[in-house]
Amino acid sequence: MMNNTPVTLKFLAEKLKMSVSTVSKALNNYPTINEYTKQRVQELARELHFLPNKSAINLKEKKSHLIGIILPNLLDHFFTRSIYGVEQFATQNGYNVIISQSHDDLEREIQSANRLLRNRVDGLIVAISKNTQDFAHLNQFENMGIPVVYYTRNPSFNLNCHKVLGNTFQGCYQATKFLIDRGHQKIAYLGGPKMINFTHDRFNGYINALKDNQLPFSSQLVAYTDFDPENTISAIKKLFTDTENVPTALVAFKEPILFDAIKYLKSINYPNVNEIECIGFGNNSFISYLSSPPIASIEENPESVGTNAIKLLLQLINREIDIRNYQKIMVDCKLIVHG
Amino acid sequence: MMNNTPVTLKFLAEKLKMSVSTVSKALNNYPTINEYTKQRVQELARELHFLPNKSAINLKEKKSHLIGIILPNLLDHFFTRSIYGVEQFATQNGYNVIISQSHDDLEREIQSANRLLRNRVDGLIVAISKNTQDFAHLNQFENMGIPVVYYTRNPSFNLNCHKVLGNTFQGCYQATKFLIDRGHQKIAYLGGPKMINFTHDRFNGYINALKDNQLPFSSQLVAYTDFDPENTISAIKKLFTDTENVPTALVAFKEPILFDAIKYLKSINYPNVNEIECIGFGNNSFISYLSSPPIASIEENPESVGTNAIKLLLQLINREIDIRNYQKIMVDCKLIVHG
DNA sequence: TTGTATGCGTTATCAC
DNA sequence: GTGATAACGCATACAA
Repeated sequence: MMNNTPVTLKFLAEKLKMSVSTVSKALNNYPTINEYTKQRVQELARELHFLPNKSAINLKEKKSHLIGIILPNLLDHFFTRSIYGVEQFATQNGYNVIISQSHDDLEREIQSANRLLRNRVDGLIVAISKNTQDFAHLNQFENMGIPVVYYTRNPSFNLNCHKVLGNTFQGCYQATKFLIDRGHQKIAYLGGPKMINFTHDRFNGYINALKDNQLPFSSQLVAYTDFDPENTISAIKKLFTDTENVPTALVAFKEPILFDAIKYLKSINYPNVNEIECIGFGNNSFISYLSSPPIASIEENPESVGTNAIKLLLQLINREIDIRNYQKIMVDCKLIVHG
Repeated sequence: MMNNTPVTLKFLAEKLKMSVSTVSKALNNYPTINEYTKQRVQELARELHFLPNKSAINLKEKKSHLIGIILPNLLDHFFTRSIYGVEQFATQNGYNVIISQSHDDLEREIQSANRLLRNRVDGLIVAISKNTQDFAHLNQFENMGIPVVYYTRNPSFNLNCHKVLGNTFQGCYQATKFLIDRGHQKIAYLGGPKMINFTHDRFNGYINALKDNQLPFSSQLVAYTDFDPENTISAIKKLFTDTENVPTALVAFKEPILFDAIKYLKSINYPNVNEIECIGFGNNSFISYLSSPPIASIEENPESVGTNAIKLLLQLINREIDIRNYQKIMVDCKLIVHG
C-alpha cells in the first residue's frame, strides 16, 4: 500500500512515454492538448494518486500560499470567532492560515512576526498586543512588499495602514442609548487599556449618546482597567464608592471584564447588585449560564471582521488594490437584548 | 525602502563576485570555508536582509514543514488550550501548524483531511468528529507515509494507530471517589456521545469508584447526551424524575453540558439545586462567574495532551519511532476543588 | 499537438 | 578553499 517511488510528473511521463510538459499541460487542461491524451494522463494520475508538489509550485510561483495571523489570545472568543471567517475564505482561495498567539506580550509578538517573515507568508493579519507602540517588526512586511491588515486592535494614530475594525463607537452609542431609554441617569463607563484603540471610539460613543440625550457627563462615572482583575476591582471601587453619585447602569469595554466587575460587587454584598443594568462587548455564549446576566450585549460580529480582513488582504496580495492605497473598513456592532 | 530585485544567494554571489555555492556554504557555516569569506558573506547577507527561500528549501528537503491539525471546534477551551502546547513545540522545531475545524461534522472533516493532504503536511494531529466511524480519509496519510496522531477523541476500537489521550478513567474515578468521600450515595453520571471514546473510559472510572467503595450501581443514575442542549435536558429529566432515586451528586462528561444541566434544573425550580454537588470535565475559567459553581472540576491538562501529541508526531516524522510501532500515551487528569 | 529547454532558490557532490 | 554542476518538481516560452 505504501509507495516508495514518489509519483511526480516525470514518473507519469515515463509510464506514459510522453514528455513532462505534455503531462503537466494535460493535467492543467491546456486547450492545445489532444483530448485523448488528456484522458490517458488524467486517468493514470488518478490511478496512481498523483498529488502535485506544493513546494515546487510555490517555488515557481514565488508564493508560499500562507497567510499569517497574529492575535493576542485564542481563549478570547472574539478572536476565535474571527478566525472562523478568515479560514473559511482563505481556504477557498488556496491559502493556508498560520495562527500565532502573542499572549498580549510585545516580545512574543515580535518573535511571531519574525517567524512568519522567515516563513515568507504572502500576507499578514494582525491584532496588536496591548503594549505595541513601536511597529518596526510589523513594518518589515510592507517593506518587503508583503501586505499587512490590522484588525480590531490597531495603531489608531496611524492612517498609513490597512484596517478592519468593529464599529465600537456605534456599538457603545447604541448600548448607552438603550440604557438611557430605560430611564437610567447615572450610567458608568468602564474602559480598557489606553494604549490601543480599545478606548477612544467606545468612549466617544458613550459621551455622544449622553450628549445627544441631554445627560450630563461626570468623570466620576468613568474608570479604566485592563485584563487584570485587580485593576478591574480598583476601577469598580472608584465607580461605586461615591455614595452621592452611584451608577445604576454600566457599560464595559469587554464582557469577561464586566463579569469580573459584577463578581466583585457581589463579593462585597453591594446592595441590589442585580438591579444594576450592565452591557458589555462580546455577547459571550456563557452568558446564558449566569444567574444575573447582563441585560444586553454588544455583538461585535467577529466572523465578519475576520472575513473582511482576509478579503482585503487577498485583494492586496493580488494587487487588485495598491498596497499604498490604505483602506479602512468598519463592521457594525449589534445590540443583543437578553431574556 | 522597498526592494524590487529579490535578495537570493545568486544575488549575493554576484555582489561579492563569488560562486553561489560558496555563499551558501558560508551562510551555513561550512568548516571548509575561509573565515574571512564567511564574514564578508554574512555581513552582506545581514545588510541586505537576506532571507532564505523556504519554498526552495522545502522542495530540496522534500518537506513542507507544515503540521496539520484537525479538531472539532476552537470555541471549546479544551482544544484551544491544547493548541497552545502543539504550537509551542512545533514552532521551536521549525514547523508551522495549520488548524482546521471540523465543527464535529464528518463531511467537513473529510474536506479538511483532503485539503491538508494536498498541501502535503509532514504530519497530522486529529481529534475526530463525533460521527467519524469510517477512517478512509485519515488512512490516506499513513498510506503515503505521513504519520497521524489521534488525540483525545480517537477510534477506541482500533489499536493500530498512535494515540495521545487524557486519562479520563482516572479523572472520572477521582471525581466519583471525591463525591463518595463527601458522603454521597446517589451519584448520577451524565455521559457523552457513544460513538467516540468519550464514554467508555469515563463510565468505567465511575463504575469502578462505586464498586471499590461498595456503592450499588443503578442504571437509573446513568444517562447520555451529546452537545445539543435538548438532549441534555432529556437526559436530566431521566435522572431527576424518579423521586425515589434522586441523585444528590452528578458527574458530567463535559463542563458546558453540566452547565446546561444545572441551568435546566434551575429553570424548573428543582428543589435545592444548589445542594446537588456537581463535577464536570474541563475546569473552564468561566466557572468563577457562576453563582452556584460545581464543587470541583476535572482538569484535563490539554496543553500537556497537545505537547505530547506533537512530540510523538515529530518523533514519527523524524523516524525516531517506526510509523508501524503504534504508541499510546496517557495524560493524567487532576481534580480541582473550587472555593 | 507534442517536445525541448529553462528557470524558480537552494543544497550537495564532486572537481579544481 | 572555492567553484561548476546537478537535482528537487513543476510550469512555460519556444521550437518542431
